[in-house]
Amino acid sequence: MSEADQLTKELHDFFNRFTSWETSLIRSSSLTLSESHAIEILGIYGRMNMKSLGEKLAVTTGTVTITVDRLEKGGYARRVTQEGDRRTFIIELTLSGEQAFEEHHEHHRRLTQELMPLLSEEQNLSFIKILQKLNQHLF
Amino acid sequence: MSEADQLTKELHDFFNRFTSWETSLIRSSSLTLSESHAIEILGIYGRMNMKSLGEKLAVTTGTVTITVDRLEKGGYARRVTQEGDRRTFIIELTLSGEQAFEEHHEHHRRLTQELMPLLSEEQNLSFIKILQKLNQHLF
DNA sequence: AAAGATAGTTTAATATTCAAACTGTTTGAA
DNA sequence: TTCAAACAGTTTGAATATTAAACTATCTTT
Repeated sequence: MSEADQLTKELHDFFNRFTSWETSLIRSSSLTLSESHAIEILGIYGRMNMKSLGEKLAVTTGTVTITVDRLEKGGYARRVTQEGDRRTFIIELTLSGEQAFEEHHEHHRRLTQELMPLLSEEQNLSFIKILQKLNQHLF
Repeated sequence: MSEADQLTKELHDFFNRFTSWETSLIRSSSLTLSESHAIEILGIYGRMNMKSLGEKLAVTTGTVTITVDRLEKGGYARRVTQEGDRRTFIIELTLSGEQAFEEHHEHHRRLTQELMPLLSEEQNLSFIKILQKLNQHLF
């Protein structure tokens, strides 16, 4: 098997395992999948308008409207009107939303703490560098 | 920021970008998200029973029933009865299902081909080793 | 100003999901 | 050996999630 094929396989496998882990985690919380995904995106990348949020979530703006309605109703996020362009809102997390994000993030921290001992010190540093590079230049 | 925090951040970011990419890819195909995920799992890990498929997909067996009904109706998979335990089925991809998986996998191959030039030869090898280790021991 | 583009919402239909009740099968303990 | 418990999968009823397409309101361009 070529190097490229090996990487494809391992990446695909890693992604599936991670998805399964993440989905189980969210389902065990009080938030729904779509609420949680939106909170994650807003937590990682910060406030953004409906359209950008839809792009990050890979859903249509119609879906975003419903998701954000739900988040507002639950007190996790708010629509903030913009000076200059009255068509757009900026969506931002409330304190409650930030807390939900932090709680979720804590599970990710714990996962990292399980992962790191599996690798050598050198590999951990290498892993960070690789991911930084890919996140910067891809997607 | 600690090494662990950096890794958490980059992993989380990578996962979100990958999810967004993957979701867009599936939505542009003729399969639905749940059908495609099931085909992916069966393609990567091979034939398995309903329960295992549910665990991999992180959904209940009730949901798996519906998903597999849909796959059978579309001709992508089949339930095979087992000797020895008449309660269980083994779900396997049909030729058509294998083709759908292959087509999807081709996109992953192309992604890998975009990724690899971003890293040094050494980093690519290291990345494969790291992912192998994590996939073997985690999740 | 009018026409076209853009951001977000609404609508109607379909897909996805769960929990809980259910059917049929296997296992294991008395 | 038998029957209660455990197990694999299905069904049901209700809630969520999603899209495409039509729509409203607001910019932008000509």
